[in-house]
Amino acid sequence: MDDEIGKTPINRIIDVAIPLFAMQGFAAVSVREIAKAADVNIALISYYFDGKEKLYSLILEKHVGAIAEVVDTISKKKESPVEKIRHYAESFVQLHKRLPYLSHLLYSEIVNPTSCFDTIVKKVESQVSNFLYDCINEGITKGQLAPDLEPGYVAIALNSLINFYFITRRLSQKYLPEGDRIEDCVYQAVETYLKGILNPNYNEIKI
Amino acid sequence: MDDEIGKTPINRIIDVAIPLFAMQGFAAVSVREIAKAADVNIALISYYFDGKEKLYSLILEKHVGAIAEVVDTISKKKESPVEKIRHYAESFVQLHKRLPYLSHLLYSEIVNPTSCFDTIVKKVESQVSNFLYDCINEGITKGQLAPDLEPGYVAIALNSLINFYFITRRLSQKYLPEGDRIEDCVYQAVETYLKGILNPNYNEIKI
DNA sequence: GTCTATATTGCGATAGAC
DNA sequence: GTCTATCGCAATATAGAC
Repeated sequence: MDDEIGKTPINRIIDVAIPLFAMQGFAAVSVREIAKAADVNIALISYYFDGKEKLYSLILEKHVGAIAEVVDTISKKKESPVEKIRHYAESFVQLHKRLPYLSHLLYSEIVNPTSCFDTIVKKVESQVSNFLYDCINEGITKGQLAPDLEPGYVAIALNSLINFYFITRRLSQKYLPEGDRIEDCVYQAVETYLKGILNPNYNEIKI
Repeated sequence: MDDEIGKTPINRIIDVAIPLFAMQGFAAVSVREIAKAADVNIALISYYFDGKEKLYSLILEKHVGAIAEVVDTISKKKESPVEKIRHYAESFVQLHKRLPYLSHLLYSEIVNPTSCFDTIVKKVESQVSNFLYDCINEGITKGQLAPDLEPGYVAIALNSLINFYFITRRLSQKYLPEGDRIEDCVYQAVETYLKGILNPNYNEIKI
């Protein structure tokens, strides 16, 4: 079931609503537009999801919830701080393959917050920030990272390098090499930045 | 003239519309909301600006046009590629002080494009990308940057580090040091990243 | 479960009074 | 230049037929 022709209306609605919300933002998308794209009657969106906002929050929650899971999993691993950061970048890229509109949905909310921001996004956002912040602090304490780093600044920079590619990809096409893979740009950016914050006096060892 | 109490309606409208459009996005802002915030009659927005979309495009154009000027100026300078990149980061921070909603307006359009994207944003965006791309290529050719860099990737990373702080600042407050200055985070991020792409065999000299 | 028809609200824009 | 009043439209949502 749920193949392209056999999808239930409820699945078709969700599937077309994700890219619409992600690419245009909540306010710019109408339920008429969603219903037309999903080839269902307008009334079904209220019937199944109890309105446009609930449909949106359902989609948003599902997407950002996946980030929360990833951060939760990595936090518990016995890895060095730098390995955790690499691990997070890798997991985020993998997540993007399963949820290609994740970064767009998330940054729609971050740039132009809706009423869902406080209830859905804030928690995950601070979870990610805390995770990175802790990794950096631990890295400094253990001598793996340079001692004079400002953890807040480094966390912002890492987050930017991990997310930015997904947001700007459609604009950057002509500057990217043939056969560009999503992974390469993100990993290279993170690796280059890490090179700049590693403690030069520390021989990196997995802890 | 144009002090807080003596402003003309036309200036009050622009001044309140900028943060509203920047923080909520074009679609989520109504002319009623703008009129109320500016304490002017709704009809004046159509009278002065010929409608909501024209008001928005006027504001957007003014903001992204400032980026175009900066890039244009730096492109003509006789500086080394790396100096140009640093110069661009500095100019962008200065620009932000004059136009605090610049990044938000720009990234509202990049994440959730409106009809103004093709007419106003696209040109500047590719101007910036070209500028960074050329700097990196020139840096590689002249041996100042590592020879195995992928210029497209590096351009994306640099752009992300320069813009991201302004977009996420309100979320990152509690992770930032006391007395945080806008400059510090951006400069440190760019400098750290540059450290990772400089040619290790090259003794950096201004050209 | 799905549809039509409609209720209701809010939108952007403007004609015309002042 | 500014305001009131209103037009026409599109929005979300829902009652009720099938």
